[in-house]
Amino acid sequence: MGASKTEHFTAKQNEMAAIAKAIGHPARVAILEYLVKVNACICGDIVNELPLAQPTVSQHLRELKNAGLIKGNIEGNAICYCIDEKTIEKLQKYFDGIAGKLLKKNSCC
Amino acid sequence: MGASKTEHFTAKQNEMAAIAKAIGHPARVAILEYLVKVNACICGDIVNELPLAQPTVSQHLRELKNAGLIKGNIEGNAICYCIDEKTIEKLQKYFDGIAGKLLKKNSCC
DNA sequence: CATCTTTATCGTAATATTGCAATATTAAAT
DNA sequence: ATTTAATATTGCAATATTACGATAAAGATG
Repeated sequence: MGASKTEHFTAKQNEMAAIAKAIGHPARVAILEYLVKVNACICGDIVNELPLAQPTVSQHLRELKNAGLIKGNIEGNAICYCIDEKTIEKLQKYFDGIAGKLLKKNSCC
Repeated sequence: MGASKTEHFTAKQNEMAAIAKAIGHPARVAILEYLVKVNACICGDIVNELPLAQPTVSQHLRELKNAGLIKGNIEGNAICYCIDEKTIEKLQKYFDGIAGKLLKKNSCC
C-alpha cells in the first residue's frame, strides 16, 4: 500500500489534510514565514534565505501553490510569490471552530 | 535523499511543521473531528467510525499523540483519547498571527 | 486460570516525499 | 541573435509514510 484512502473521507477533510500536509515541512513553514515578513513578494530571494538548492525550493513552492497557500505572479522573467490570505483565513476559521466547540464541553482526560 | 533537513530550521518552525504534518492526512483529520464531536473520549469506536483496520488507526493515533494533538488516558483495558486543547490553541494563535500581519500590509499579487 | 476485549507492535509491501545535479524554459539585457 | 538571469522540470537515490495481517500485551470477565 502506501497510498492514502482519500476516497473514504469528505471533501473538506481531504482539503484540510492537503493544506496541513503542505505546511508539514519546516522548509515550507520557513517559506511562509519569510513571505509574511517581507510583505513585498520576493521570489528567488527565498533560495538565498534557505539552506536548500534551487530545485528543492522550487518544488516546495509548487506544493505550497497547489495547496492554495501561496500565489505566484509572473513579473518579467521573475516570479512574485505571496501568501494567499483566503487559505490562511480558512485555517483560522477551522481551528477557531474546533477551539470553540471544545470550550463548550468539559475536557475529559 | 529523502530526509528533511530539520537542523537548518528553528525549533518553532520544526514544531509547527510537525503538528501540521500530523494533521496532514484525511484519516487523522477525521479522527480529530470525531473526537471534537463525541466530546466524551471514545477510544476504539474510532476504528468502527473509520474505513481503516485497527492497526492503521492505532498508528494514526500515535502520530497525533506524538504531535501533541491528542492525549490518551488508560481506563481499564481501554484507552480514552481526547484532543489536547493546548495544541489547538497554538495553531489558533499561529494563524491568527499570520492573518494579523497580512492585514497590516497590502497584498501584492 | 482461561478467555475475551482492547490496544499496541512487528514485519512487510506499495507508494510518497525529499533533495539535488543536470537540463530545459522563458524573458530580459546586451 | 547571444548572453544572462530566474524558475521549472526531469531523473534518480535515499528515506518516510501508509496500510494491514499476524501477533503480542494487559486488563476485564466468566
